[in-house]
Amino acid sequence: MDIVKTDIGNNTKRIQVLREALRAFEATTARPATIIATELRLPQGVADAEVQLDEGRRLIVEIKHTLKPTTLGHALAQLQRFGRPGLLVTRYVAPPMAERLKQLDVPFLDAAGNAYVRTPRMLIYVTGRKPKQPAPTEHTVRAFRPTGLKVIFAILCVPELTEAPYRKIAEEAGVALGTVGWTFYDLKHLGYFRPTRPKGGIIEKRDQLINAWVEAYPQQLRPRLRPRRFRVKEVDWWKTEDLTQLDMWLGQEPAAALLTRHLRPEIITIYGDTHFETLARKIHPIKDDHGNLEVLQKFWNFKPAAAGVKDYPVVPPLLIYADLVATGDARNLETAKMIRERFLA
DNA sequence: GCACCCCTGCGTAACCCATC
DNA sequence: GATGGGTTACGCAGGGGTGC
Repeated sequence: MDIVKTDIGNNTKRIQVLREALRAFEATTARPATIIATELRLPQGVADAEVQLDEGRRLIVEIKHTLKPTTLGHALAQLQRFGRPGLLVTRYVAPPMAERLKQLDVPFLDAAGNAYVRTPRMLIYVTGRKPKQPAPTEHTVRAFRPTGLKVIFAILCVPELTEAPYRKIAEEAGVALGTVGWTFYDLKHLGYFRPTRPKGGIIEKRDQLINAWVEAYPQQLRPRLRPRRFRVKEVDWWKTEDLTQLDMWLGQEPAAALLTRHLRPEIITIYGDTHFETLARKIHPIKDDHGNLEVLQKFWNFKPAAAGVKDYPVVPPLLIYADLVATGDARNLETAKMIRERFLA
């Protein structure tokens, strides 16, 4: 493995994963792998690295410490934003995940030697190799635990809150006062928040903070929102029901459809279940784990900005984006990209 | 398989500090 | 001194691990 140019900076751990994966690739396939550059600055953002496999064309690299079904969508969205051939690199890809990536035609390498790479010159698919050592248990900072994610969500959606008293933030985010202090402590240490005066400050590296939130949300917070699925016979019921009165907010596909006109929603996602019984009396939902209606608890207390949609209560674009990306569906990823460019840039 | 124990996450509320 | 706001100790709940 040759390294042509490198600017590792504070990205050491990720580069270490990349090096291990390239070494494993060389050992498994007896083909050369070269790091061309790390932290590559492109018009669309900063790519983790650029590599060349078997002297073929160069690939933009997205490095993920861990790759799970819930984070796959986000990883793909990250990779696709550069509009160039990409490569996912991670510590370990289990066989089911490897099969899924192959089906999606997403090239990947892991540190155990598993790989899927397809070019005009070669096709490599290695799966079933075990990781050399079990993944160490990772300590998740409190900011990226469920309640911390609520605080981050609040300040990303309502940036003025970074100037507000902790009690106000706690109220708007729906968390205890103590949680706010811990969250800001973590955000400061991670470089996402810079105090500019004794009380208050500004969000730094907003793009990266959004990425971190989008990655953590489906793992940490979403499962705690009591997601439930139902089947509803009528398709467009959500267009006529007055959801605002029921404190219900459209998310994911219907929200994306209203914002972009790029999607026909198949699953209607709703945040806010306190008045679900009232709605149920009208639309007669039947419990079904694969149904076309998903209901989750609402986890914020602030009033989301309208985001250009009249007459419909729609969750903040950040949540729409996170939910779409978590599905990993190609069409949803395309729509997510549009939402990010239009509403989160 | 069950019961118990321990650890972690999180909310509550008391306490402390700064400002007016 | 009153009030507003941040910090932190403490206790509860739930989940995971361990022993029987």
